[in-house]
Amino acid sequence: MLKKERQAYILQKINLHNKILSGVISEEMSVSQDTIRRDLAELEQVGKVIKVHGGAMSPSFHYQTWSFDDIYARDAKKEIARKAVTLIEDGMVVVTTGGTTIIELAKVLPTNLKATFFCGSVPAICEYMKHPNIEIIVIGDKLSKNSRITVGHQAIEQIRSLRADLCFLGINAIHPEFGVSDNDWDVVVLKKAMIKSSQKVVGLSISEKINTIQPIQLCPLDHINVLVTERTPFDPLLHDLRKKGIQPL
Amino acid sequence: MLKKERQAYILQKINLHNKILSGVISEEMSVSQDTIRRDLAELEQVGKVIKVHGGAMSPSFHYQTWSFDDIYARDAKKEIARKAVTLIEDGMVVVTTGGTTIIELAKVLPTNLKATFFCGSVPAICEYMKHPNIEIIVIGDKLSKNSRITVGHQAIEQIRSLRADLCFLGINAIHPEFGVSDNDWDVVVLKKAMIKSSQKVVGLSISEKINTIQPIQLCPLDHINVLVTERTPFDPLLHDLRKKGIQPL
DNA sequence: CTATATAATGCAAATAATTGCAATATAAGT
DNA sequence: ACTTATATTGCAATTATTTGCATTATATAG
Repeated sequence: MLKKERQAYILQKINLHNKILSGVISEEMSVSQDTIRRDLAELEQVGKVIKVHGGAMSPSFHYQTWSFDDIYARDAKKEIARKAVTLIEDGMVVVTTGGTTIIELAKVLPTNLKATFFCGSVPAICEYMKHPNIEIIVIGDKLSKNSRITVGHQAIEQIRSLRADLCFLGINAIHPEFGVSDNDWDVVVLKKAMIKSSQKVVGLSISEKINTIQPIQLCPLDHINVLVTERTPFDPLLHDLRKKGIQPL
Repeated sequence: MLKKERQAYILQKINLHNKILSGVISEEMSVSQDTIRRDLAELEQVGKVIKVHGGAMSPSFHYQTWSFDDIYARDAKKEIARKAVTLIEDGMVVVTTGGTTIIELAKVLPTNLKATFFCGSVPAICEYMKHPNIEIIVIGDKLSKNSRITVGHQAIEQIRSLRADLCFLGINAIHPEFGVSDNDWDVVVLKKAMIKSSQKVVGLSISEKINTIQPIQLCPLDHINVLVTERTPFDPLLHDLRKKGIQPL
């Protein structure tokens, strides 16, 4: 077998699986690992692969995973925000959680929209502040450094004494069986209160989080009225959720 | 599993959920926590994550910066902040108003200072958030767009139920006869409550505001214990105020 | 303060990479 | 075809990396 053939084979494998192990390839082609390593060295010179301990990876994969300068899946979140914002009508009282998706929502609010927003997330509030016609009610309490959102009894009380038309819920994990789940107890308690205080609950979730589970259950699926993702409403990924009564947007 | 794969997985998790716990990840991938910690250390080196006790979080969460570019008399305010910060001791409960001087104060807080800050000013809270050891209690209520501070009955109630060691008061006008005055009714009510709830009241004011009057009286001079300006304590400008019992710093 | 959990450090075992060297294969020129 | 020069390959010894464990230090929570 010629060297070029071998290298072509290696490239094909890498394009297929994004990575290879020197050991596996050397066995598959019954040559020594040294040979494979030398091939990889050459291919790296030309920029076709990236060598790592134990094998090599696709440079595109490498690039992809290592160059988030920005918010993860920002485009998807922008798309979600664009769709979600259509649900807000003038004069509504809206309560929102925090999270990067909510921030994108805050950024695309129409400037002429007149509404009242209840929110305990500092970054979200900062965005809301930029809109001239929006009234902001800050939910006050201890500020959780992790989530940059206020949590605690006082916050819960404040939410309880509120009847919102709409609740925008940043969703961390949603699953057809286990419903909506999250990983921070304080935040879960807060979100529960928000759901209870709202007529209509809108979940915002990038599709990646669909069919995933987090340690703490927030609510069963039927508490969520509308789920906004970057996919179209009839995407097969949403099929199970739609069957369970979720209305995708 | 390759090291880079693991790190890519960690990054994805962090981008999805904003934080991870070393223990959880190490179980998910069945490697030791040491390995995860070392991965996190590497990722931190490259600035991809921020290590915290027990795991790591997304850096975009940590370094959200605010640019208040055109602050009037910033140098004077910086000097005031430097002096004022010496009054805070470990373990104190501090309540502060908003305003650019308070923001400068927030910026010069020693990183090792452990204290609790009550505050309703969004920009100030953003600054406080950058300090790892400070506990922040957000005073919640309607957000005044002008002053970017929460005002209203709920805020007053929250302040009333509080006993602070120290109150840092951004001062808009101070006069030997008319005392401290301001121009926003909501803010005045709020500051009054803060004064009442604090052992010691520290006014922060650039010298330019000394001997000026604003429409609404906030309090007589004797409610202010210490006045911090950019001048030295024995500056002639402060003479009248000192004679009235104010202690300049 | 005390108890518990987490972090940092040094060490040892396992695995992988590198290098020099010898054997073999390939190519080129006569 | 024969010889020589060059390239490729496998092997062994050396070196570097990675990983887990034990120990000690540090931080967090009650």
